[in-house]
Amino acid sequence: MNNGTNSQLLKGSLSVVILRLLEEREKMYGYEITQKVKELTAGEMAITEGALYPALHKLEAEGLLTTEIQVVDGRARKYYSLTKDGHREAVSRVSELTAFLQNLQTILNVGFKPAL
Amino acid sequence: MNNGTNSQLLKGSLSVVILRLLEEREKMYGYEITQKVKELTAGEMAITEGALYPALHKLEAEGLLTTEIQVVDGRARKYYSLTKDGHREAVSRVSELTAFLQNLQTILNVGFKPAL
DNA sequence: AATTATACCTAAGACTCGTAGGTATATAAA
DNA sequence: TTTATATACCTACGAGTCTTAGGTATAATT
Repeated sequence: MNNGTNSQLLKGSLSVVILRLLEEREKMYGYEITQKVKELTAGEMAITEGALYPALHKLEAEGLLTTEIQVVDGRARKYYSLTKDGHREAVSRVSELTAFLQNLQTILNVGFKPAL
Repeated sequence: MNNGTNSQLLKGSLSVVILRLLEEREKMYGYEITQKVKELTAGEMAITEGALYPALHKLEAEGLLTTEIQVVDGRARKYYSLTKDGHREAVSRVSELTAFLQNLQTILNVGFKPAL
């Protein structure tokens, strides 16, 4: 995951992003995921393929994703879908990450007094 | 940084947390930082010392922090403060991280329709 | 006397990620 | 026609960050 200038930020969130997107879309292929992230963040965030594909392979090896290859317009696409375990993990990891982000926000807002 | 069950989450935020806390407190020592994070997150988040001290040393080596040793109650404390560069970096990195978190939230909220 | 809290530190390994490559097809531009 | 861009997959290497698991030492508590 790449956020413009600072590229070494927030390791560990990529797999959660993948699982979260697949909760909404039934099945997606790698390239589609990269485009979806760009679209959602107005080009501010980009997933590199060197990170994405190993992450997808790992999730598949862990039994959270299954694959299915389709040829569209002469090009092979490898579609990924959540397994049952993948669904469970998606819910679990998203709520974990959300809790973490809230704690992080709390720390970043130290000393900030909101208007009443 | 440790978030209970999931310990391998969001690498890269520790240095920003350190810089942010030091923006508010003038000077802090390592142990104090670990306690402050626990306090702010109601015990949900804990910084491990094996991550904290190397991170502090690196920030010092980068010229963002300076140190000052004081003995209190027979125990030596190593106080860290922001340098001028440290202040600049704190502002810069906090806004970077905030932008990143917003993008991450957007992705996690895919498909979520807020009530109008 | 033993444990807990305070306070610092490091080494080894795990893990994630970016960079930089590689392969191949389809479409668009030059 | 040739070149570039978009699509679509992949891996190896190295950089960086973290956890685990130790170590040292003093003060306070049990």
